[in-house]
Order: sequence, then structure tokens, then C-alpha cells
Amino acid sequence: MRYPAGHKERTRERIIRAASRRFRNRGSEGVAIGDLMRDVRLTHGGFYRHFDSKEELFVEAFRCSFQDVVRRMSSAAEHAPRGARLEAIIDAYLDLGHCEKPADGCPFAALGPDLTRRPRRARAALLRVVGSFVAQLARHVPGATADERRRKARMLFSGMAGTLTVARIMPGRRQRWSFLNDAKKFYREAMRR
Amino acid sequence: MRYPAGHKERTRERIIRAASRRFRNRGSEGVAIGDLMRDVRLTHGGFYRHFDSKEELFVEAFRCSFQDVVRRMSSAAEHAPRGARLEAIIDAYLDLGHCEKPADGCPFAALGPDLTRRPRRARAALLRVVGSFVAQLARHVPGATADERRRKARMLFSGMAGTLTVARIMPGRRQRWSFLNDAKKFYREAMRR
DNA sequence: TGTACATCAGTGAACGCGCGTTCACTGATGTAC
DNA sequence: TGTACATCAGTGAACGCGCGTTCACTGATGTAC
Repeated sequence: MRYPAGHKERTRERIIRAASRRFRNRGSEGVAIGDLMRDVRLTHGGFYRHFDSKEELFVEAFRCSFQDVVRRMSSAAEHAPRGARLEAIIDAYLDLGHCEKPADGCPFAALGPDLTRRPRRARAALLRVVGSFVAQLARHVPGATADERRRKARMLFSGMAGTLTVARIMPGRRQRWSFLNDAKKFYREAMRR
Repeated sequence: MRYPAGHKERTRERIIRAASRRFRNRGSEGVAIGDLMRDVRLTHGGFYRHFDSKEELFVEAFRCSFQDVVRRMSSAAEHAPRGARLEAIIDAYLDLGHCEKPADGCPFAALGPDLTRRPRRARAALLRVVGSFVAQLARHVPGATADERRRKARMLFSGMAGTLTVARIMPGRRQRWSFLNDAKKFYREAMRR
């Protein structure tokens, strides 16, 4: 073969990462394949050696970026003392930096309603991805039963995602900052009890 | 004139209403002007007698549909007994019917991240529209000061909007229903204290 | 070791389509005289 | 009352552009012999 072993996989991965950034920045309709391939120093024609369609790429990109967020939240939790892990995750998710860099952030906050319009099958797959984050949150949420923790974790995720989206509309940095701080307090308390 | 007085205004209004439904169903990029004008039994060319651009229409449509939601929530509050008005609004917003008919529902839950990508000026205008709903909620939220009520109301709105979006991804009706019920309980309690 | 051939990631021209926007035109009614 | 003209919401052909997708081709390397 012309390229070393693993080359194709690496290229595919690079396309997915570039796409996930573009999708989060511009929305699922705002990304042209030509621009995307230019990001990874290739030409548009090569795209179809890696993906059947743009739709397939979108799902992959969502999955990939969501897993990044999960990892980031895990890391925040690990670096916090034992009793403060959930708060560390809340603070990390509602962080001003996260809010101001959607390209690196939670793809649900950047693309949520778009997922709503996908076919049932795709939605089920995307929901499973979201579920992995909820499960992670649930490990840190207080509650009598596993079920209760799961339910509270779902509220936490969906609420924080909506909050991050609202914060991103705010034109002023100060306003965003203050709003996010309120939200941190709100969700910390709401999860405590 | 060829048409009776007020005819143009009525047509403009019809276009806005049709657009607001289409935008909520398909997203801000999913609406073609030709289809839209066919909805109101006109042809695409006439569009520009009413709007400078599709962008202008989008903002108008958002405003219009948001006001509808505010009215619907007002009506829910009015029909509830004095002490249960906030709960009535929460129940109305997180209603399964609302969840399953995005075309008639909250445009923020249907288009939120899209607003994020508009220019600063447009975002400020859209945020003011959202603010009118928050102000309405704040009237019913318990709290020591007006400021505290406002802050809590913001959390309520942004959280419920995110929750509605998540519910819409769920493929099963039963699952949506159960999730929305959890959310109603969650926000009722969170607002109480 | 050398030669002929197969492989396949990537190239870039081309196709087809949809869509936002423009524009000359229509025709019913209002207005000026 | 009657006639000529102005108005303007709506029509539909046309324009231009961007974009998803296809496809014949390239050329470096691996493989068969």
C-alpha cells in the first residue's frame, strides 16, 4: 500500500475531530465538506473514502466530542477531594471558558435541537451517548437508590445543557459570568437535597 | 389600491406564523422560502414585498412564537388557584403535548443553539424576548427580593428548555412521559426552596 | 535482486440540485381631473 | 359621471452560488513471480 498501516484510521480520526469542532461552532447545516477537508489538508473528493455520507460523519462527530466532554468531567472529578466531586463537575460544565468555547465543549449544548430532528434510530443511538454522561454524573449524585440518582443526574444534565445554551446568547461577558455562577449554586443545591 | 386596507399586514402576519411553525419543526436552515410561501398560498417572489431577507423573518418568527408561549403560560397560570400558579406554568411547559408538538411550542427549546450563532445585536434582541418570559415566571417564583426571584426564574426557564429538548430525543413516549414527570417534580421543588 | 502488476488514499473536474434573491411584468383598484 | 394614470401586492422566469456526491485518474508502495 501507498500509506503506512493505520494511516487511513488516523485520517478518519482527524476528519472526525475537525468536523466535531466545526459542527459545534456552526451547527449541523453550517459545515461544508470542502472546508472540513481543507482543515485536515486534504481535498473534498477524498471524503468519501472515509464516510458514506455527511450524515454518518455527524453521528460519529457527536459521539466523539461527547466522549471528550465526559473525559474532561471525569478529570475534573478526579482532581477534586472525595466529597466535592459532583460540585467539581458542575463547576467544570458551567465554566465560563466552556461557555465561550463551544467548539471544544458539550455537543449537546451546541446541537441539541438538531438531534431532535433526526430519525428515530439515530436519536436512540445519540441518546445512548448522552446516557453515558448521565451514568457518570449519577455516580456522584447523592440519593437513596441507584434509580433516584439516575433520575437526578438526568435533570442535572438536561438543565445544565439548557443553561449553557442560554448563557451563550448573552452578549456580555459579565452577564454570562454572573448567570453561570447562579447556575452553579442552583444545581449544587438542587443535587444536595 | 388593489387590496383592501390591512391586507398587506395580514399577509405579513400569515407568513410569520407559517414561518415560525416551519422553523420550529425543521430548524433555522431547514426552511425554504418557496415552501413557506406555498404554505400561505402565495409564490416565492412575493416574499420580498414583506421582508428584506430570510434573516429578518427568522427574528420576527422567533419573537412571534415566543410571545405565543408566554400567552399560553399566562393562561395556564390564570386558570390555576392562587397558590399553584407557578406549578401550573411548570406543568404546562413540561407537558407531554408541548414536547410532542414542537411546531406550536417554545421556540427556544426548538432553536436555542441557533440563536447562539447570530450576531451580537440579534442575540441581544432575542435575549430581550426571552427576558419577557423570565419576567413573567419571576412574578410567580417565591423569593425574598425581586432580584432573587428573577435569578431563580432564569434557572427555571433555561433548565426547562434544556429538559424539553432532551425529552424530544427520547424515542419512546413512555420514556418521555416519565422523564417529563420527573422534571416537573424537580423544578417544583427547586423553586419552592 | 529485479520486474510487472495490483492496491488504494487522495485529487480535482464535473454534475445536479436547491435555494435566496432579483426583476420585468400583471391587473385590480384608487385618485386626479 | 367618465377617463387616464398611478399604485403596489403578487407572479414566475431567471440568475448565481454553494454544496453533496460521483468518477476517472494519479502515483507511491506492497506483492507475486
